[in-house]
Amino acid sequence: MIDKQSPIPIYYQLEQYMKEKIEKGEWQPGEMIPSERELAEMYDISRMTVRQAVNNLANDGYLIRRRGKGTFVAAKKIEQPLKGLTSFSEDMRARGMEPGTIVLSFETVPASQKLAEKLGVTEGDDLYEVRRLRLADGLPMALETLYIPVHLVPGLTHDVVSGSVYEFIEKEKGLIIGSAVQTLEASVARKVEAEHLKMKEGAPVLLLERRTCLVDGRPLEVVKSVYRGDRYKFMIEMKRGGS
Amino acid sequence: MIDKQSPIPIYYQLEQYMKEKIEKGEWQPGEMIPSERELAEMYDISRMTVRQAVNNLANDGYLIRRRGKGTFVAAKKIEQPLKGLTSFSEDMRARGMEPGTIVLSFETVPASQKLAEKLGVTEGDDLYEVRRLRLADGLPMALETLYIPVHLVPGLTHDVVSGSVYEFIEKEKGLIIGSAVQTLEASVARKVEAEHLKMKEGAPVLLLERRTCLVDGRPLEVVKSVYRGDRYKFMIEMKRGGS
DNA sequence: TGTTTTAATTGGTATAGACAACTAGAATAT
DNA sequence: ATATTCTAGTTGTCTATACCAATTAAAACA
Repeated sequence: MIDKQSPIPIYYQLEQYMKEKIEKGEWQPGEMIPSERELAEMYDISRMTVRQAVNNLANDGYLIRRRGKGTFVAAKKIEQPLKGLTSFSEDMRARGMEPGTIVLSFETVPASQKLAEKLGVTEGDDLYEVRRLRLADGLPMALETLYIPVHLVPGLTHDVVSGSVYEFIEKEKGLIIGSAVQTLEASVARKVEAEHLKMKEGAPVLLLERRTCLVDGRPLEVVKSVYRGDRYKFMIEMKRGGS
Repeated sequence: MIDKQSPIPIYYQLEQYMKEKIEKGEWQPGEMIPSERELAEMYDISRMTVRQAVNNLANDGYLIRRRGKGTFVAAKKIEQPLKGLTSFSEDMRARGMEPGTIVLSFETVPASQKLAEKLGVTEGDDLYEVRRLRLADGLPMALETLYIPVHLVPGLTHDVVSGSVYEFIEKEKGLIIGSAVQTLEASVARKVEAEHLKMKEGAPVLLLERRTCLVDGRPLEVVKSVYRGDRYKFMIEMKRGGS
């Protein structure tokens, strides 16, 4: 299986070999793969070499590593490699600004009829409701309200929501985000929004609503954001492909 | 700079330190950073630890490694491609409404400095300027101003612009549209816009600017649109792919 | 003067080993 | 029964070393 004399690097041979196992379904999504030490012994190579192979596959989204538990096969990928899912923090940093967050509230609420429909739960089910003020270079940029079904991400804490929720969901929970539908519309700031965003009532704002789903299709969250119209421009790049 | 006693991993400390240098511009794009061996000696850490930091930044697109040459600061990131190139007509039909067009003006104007830059022509070059009121089910939806270099699409007529310009460009001229960059921002209607769109001055509007390029990369057109904030919602769908 | 060789420097691959942080279950004490 | 502690197994971090492969520039040579 592994040819040490080959000019092809060992880590790369192992990487391809494991990738094949995943793509052929020999290793099923969610299944734990042999531990690093096992793999190292199995092929009589160094554990660090194994790590290089595993790390590459983890970076590519094929595997998910969990300290103390093991390494697991990730859920299947979606065919079309279309990126563009960015968090507020990434977005701001890409614009050359330093992102910040102030958590305004964090509680559990019963799902309204509308939210239940969007999140694929039954009315009255528990949802986390997080309201955050997002800052850019210390100045208010957006007011954000986020809803996540409790049963999907149990253990969400005030600490977590003051940082990156996506990171928590992906790294700690091992859930993989697959797609999102986003709508943008223009509106004017209402009183509460104006107060938080430090702008005049009636000033233009950009309303953004995003519904994020996991790779298996289950809705994960609904985020409603109010961006300052004078400070925020939404940009997208489109390329014509097939279909 | 590096605190070996800190619970924060050394590679991570180094990673953040280097990232900061890049983001602050202390290390300029294209510049070569110290070699791995130099960094290792500089901070009295192992070269493998340096490699972990450098690799992470390289994977994130901050650095570019070149065997035998060195490691260099990457140019700034490019936006990710998204699908969704649609014309106003397609967009409206997809929403179940009948599109319509009223041509307000159609003339040839010299390129301003800003437009010339966006369209890759020299200041003063001839541009078509088309102003159209776009209707949905007979009601005003958007006010649109469109600029196209004359030399790219000679023979554009009033008749053509009262229909689909894209269709003319693709079918009659044989030019193929490849990509577009679009920005959206919230604003309020000014007097003339309010009059055409039949809304009150100061009502919310969505400003949309799109620059379209041909497959060979030449800029084709710049469109600036003002959409009624109460009637129009912009929607995009994003999917995450791998690698 | 032009060409080839050599040496030095760079990142790339690989090893062996050590300890830390974390997890889950087993063993133990209360 | 119920906590508590222990233990084995996992990934994470880090070191020190060695050699390979690509590149470049200086040195040697024709």
